[in-house]
Amino acid sequence: MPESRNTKAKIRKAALRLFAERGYNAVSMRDLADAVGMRQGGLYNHFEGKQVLLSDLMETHMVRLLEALDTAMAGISGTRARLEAFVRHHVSHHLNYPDDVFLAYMEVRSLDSDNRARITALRNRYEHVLRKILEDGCTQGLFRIGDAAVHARMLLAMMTGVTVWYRDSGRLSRDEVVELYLGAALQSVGLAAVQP
Amino acid sequence: MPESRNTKAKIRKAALRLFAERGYNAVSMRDLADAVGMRQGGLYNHFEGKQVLLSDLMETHMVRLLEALDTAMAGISGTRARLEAFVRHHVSHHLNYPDDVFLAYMEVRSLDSDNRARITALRNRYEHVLRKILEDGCTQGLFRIGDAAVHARMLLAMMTGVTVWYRDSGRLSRDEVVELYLGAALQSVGLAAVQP
DNA sequence: CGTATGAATGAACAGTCATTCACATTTCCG
DNA sequence: CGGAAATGTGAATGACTGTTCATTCATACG
Repeated sequence: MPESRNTKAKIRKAALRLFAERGYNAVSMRDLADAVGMRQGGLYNHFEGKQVLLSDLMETHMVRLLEALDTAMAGISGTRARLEAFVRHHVSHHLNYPDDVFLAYMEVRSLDSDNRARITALRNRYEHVLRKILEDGCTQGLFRIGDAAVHARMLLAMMTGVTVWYRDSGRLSRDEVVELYLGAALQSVGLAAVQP
Repeated sequence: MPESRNTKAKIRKAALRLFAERGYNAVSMRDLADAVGMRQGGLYNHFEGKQVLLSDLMETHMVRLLEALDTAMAGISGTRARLEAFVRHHVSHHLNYPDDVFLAYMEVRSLDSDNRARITALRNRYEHVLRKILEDGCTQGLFRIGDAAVHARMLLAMMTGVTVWYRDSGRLSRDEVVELYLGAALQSVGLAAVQP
């Protein structure tokens, strides 16, 4: 099975790129096969079908995102520090995996209901971590926000949007962008950007 | 031409709903005709084709969005007041036209290049208004933000995201949601939510 | 050497796609 | 009322869809 895993990885990579760029429904198996450099029929030696390929890509992304979150939050205590860790993790991860993030966001509706339920459950687990931080900050009187659940969605939308415009060829480095988002996030909850 | 405009409006309405719900590529002309209560052939008496229908819907939305912005900003002076007006306008408009907004955001890539250029130009005009407000606030020393251009994109992503989760059947009214977003936006630029 | 295995092909399958068109039907207006 | 214009129908178009499959090929193993 030497070349097998290699081909499988190439298919996944090309599919991620094409799905993110044109949309799941706008990419045919022929397009995908062309991008990999093979004929359509061969794809089915590696994946059961198009739908499985999509949900596979999404699940891989969500699992990796959650694992990266665990790593980033490990050992961090204190509500403010946890918020900072979350923001830094979220923005930098999204800068490192723009296609994965974009796909997971745009193509949820292209999943059949079983796969959608699984992916959505993972997403909810992720969002819950941020909501918990915001709720803690509220009960501690540390944050000044109107509604923790709504504010969590606001911050997630704000941060996830970085994939829409950021390009490595632009004037800002990834680290600079992370710090910009961190400053905005902290101020949005009523904290000064710089430690007092 | 009495029934004509009626049918045309019904087609637009149904297309907006379906495209927003399932995605442009996942909706066939048969689906659309079924939703309107006619057969696919008849659609072509009202629209030249599917692509024209899509760009038509998007352009209508963008023009209406820009007009509503003009109205909302008319006569408003003062950087803080202009920011407040922009945020209130943006969030409430997005709550009132969720399908239009969602479609315009998700299906830009389904436009052919000519149409995409036209729609993108309109969007840039819109975003420029917010960026100008933020730049003014920076030069006046009123706002405390790292980068006006980036902050404009952060706020737009944050506010536009309201369409993803808000439902009229939820616990919050539209006005309450608008005020929550206003508070977060003001704090994000370093202003207190309540007038000092 | 023979044979089992994984991988790729290219043709074929049954559907669906957007679009067109000759033809009915309905509606409007003089 | 009469004719013309607008509107809808249903079938047909050729291209494209995801998927299947018999076949071929190259390599690995006993």
